Amino acid sequence: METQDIQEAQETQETQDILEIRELRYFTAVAEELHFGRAAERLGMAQPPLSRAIQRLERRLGVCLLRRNRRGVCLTGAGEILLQEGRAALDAAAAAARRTRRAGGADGRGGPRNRLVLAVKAGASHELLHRLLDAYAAEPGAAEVEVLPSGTCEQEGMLRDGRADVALMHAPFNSLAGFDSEELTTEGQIAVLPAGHPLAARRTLSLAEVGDIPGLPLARWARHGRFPPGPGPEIHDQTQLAQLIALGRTVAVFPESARAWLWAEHAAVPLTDAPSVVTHIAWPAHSRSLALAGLVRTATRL
Amino acid sequence: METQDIQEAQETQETQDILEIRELRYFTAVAEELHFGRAAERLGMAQPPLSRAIQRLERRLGVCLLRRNRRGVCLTGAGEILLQEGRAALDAAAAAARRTRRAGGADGRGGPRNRLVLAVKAGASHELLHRLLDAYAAEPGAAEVEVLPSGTCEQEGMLRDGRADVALMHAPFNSLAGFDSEELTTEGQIAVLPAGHPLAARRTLSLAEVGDIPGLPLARWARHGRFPPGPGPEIHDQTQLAQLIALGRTVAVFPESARAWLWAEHAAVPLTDAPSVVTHIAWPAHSRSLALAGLVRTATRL
DNA sequence: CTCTGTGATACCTGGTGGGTATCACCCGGT
DNA sequence: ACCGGGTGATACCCACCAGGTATCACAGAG
Repeated sequence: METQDIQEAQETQETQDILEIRELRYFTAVAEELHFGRAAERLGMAQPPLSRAIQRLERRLGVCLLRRNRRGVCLTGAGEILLQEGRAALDAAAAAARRTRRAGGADGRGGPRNRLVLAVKAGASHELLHRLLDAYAAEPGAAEVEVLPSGTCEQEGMLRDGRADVALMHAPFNSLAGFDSEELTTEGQIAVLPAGHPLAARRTLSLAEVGDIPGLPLARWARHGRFPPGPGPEIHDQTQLAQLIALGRTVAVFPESARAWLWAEHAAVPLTDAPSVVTHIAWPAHSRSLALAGLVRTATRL
Repeated sequence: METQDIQEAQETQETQDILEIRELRYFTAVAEELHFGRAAERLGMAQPPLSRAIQRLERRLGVCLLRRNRRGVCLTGAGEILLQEGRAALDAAAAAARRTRRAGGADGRGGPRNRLVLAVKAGASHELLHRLLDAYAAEPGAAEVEVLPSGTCEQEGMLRDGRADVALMHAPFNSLAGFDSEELTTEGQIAVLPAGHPLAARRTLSLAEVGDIPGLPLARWARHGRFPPGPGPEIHDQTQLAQLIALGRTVAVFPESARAWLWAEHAAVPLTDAPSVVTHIAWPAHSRSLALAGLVRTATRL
């Protein structure tokens, strides 16, 4: 009877101290691996305490998160929700730690932080970035700006988990969901071909034409860690892609500003029907930093 | 020498398991109270362990968060950052717990959750809300929608900490920052006066005229828990305001849809220069729920 | 110069996070 | 049908740390 009361009290307790960050890390590890052993290994711990921690979490939430099958485990509906929401919470906590550390710097004094980390897709918007940094540096009281090159579409994660304070993003490739942003520039897209290819002489091309060139498959970029299916080569960095195009092995589609880094062996042909690429400056919606506001103001005035 | 190494190892450890939710709760309590004793009381614990916890947190982050003065404490720059980011992380964690519990329901099975909590400013957009609920209920496979009336401008917090899954918001009163949203309706604003007042006979009014009526000060609503300065009465709920207007003690400005709940003793006069009120449906940017998508689709089709 | 109120320190205790060893179970192979 | 490998769960133990109580150090007000 008494244990019953205790259990009920636990189940109905306020949704405050129910979820610890450590537990979220444990759960996401298990939910991603779908295997207690591997998850424990990834977490650098033994399997039994991990099992217990998950059990305790389920008991406290009063919800079944995992369905234990004979062969591994699978997520319940509630488990999928917790995985999704938990990742957001983990990002938020990591962001809090990182940004606090950065703000503290050497002494923890220093008022509002005077340093900004700007995430940019490596190699993209060179020209714009250059103008922005120059213009901002000329502002009175400008903060120091650290430019952090990021992988394809990784700026979102960097903004979410605090590795960056502000980012240049490219719609429609990046999702602006959950961030505040200002539009900066709009540009068309071009097909980048080997200079000697017959199509390189064309004044314009369509997406359909580029996607179906005999012997010249479209290059495949990783999006969120996954490569789209297709015959083309899997691209990891820009230099590799540039070389493969120059060698006549592939073709790729880029915003017009990519002309800046083309080689002599490359040819660029405007695309008529590719969606426009809109460059935004984006930042976490709750940001209140003066330095950030200054950078954004400078960017929109360029 | 060895302790030095240990300290450095702690300071440079990954920004992963550095921040626990419990510590964030402690810190925000202290940062809000600016007083260890009161904060400890609010947290339901003794003061010494709280002091130690904050010290440990500062040591782990390698950052000074609070400046201890003889009389109370004050925040450092890093402390302000942590307060701001920490609140976001606390909200995210609370949201994860709440939404998981809701998704779990009785058995934890049930696939994707089939229940939505919709936050609405109490009394606002009655007509729209009614049509939305009716239309959505008629959809095949519609989830159960729980309507959660919220205080003035409180929908944002409810969405952030998981008390609600989706909300009707009213720009420019609510900030849509950090959420995904779709625009639903736009409406002008009206001044609501006592029926007998001379100005009630006017066809239109301007904001300046309404703000400066002799003997009839503008009512003041709480925004984020604070009342704007001014001579008018402080308003807590709509009924109270309606009564004060009817009694000829105050005047207020509302979206046109407020006509729905006016009394016979009230008069409504359109405002010529008040900003339009745009009603949005908004939800957390990372939401992936099918039920939510259905509700949003229904709303935009109204 | 005390008295009051602040946060910090010392020290103790119980709960729990984590480890090792082992179990219970289901499956697949022979 | 039986056994072996691999799954997650259980039993048990230890160490650590979160939290409590008692007390200190210190500054300001009277």
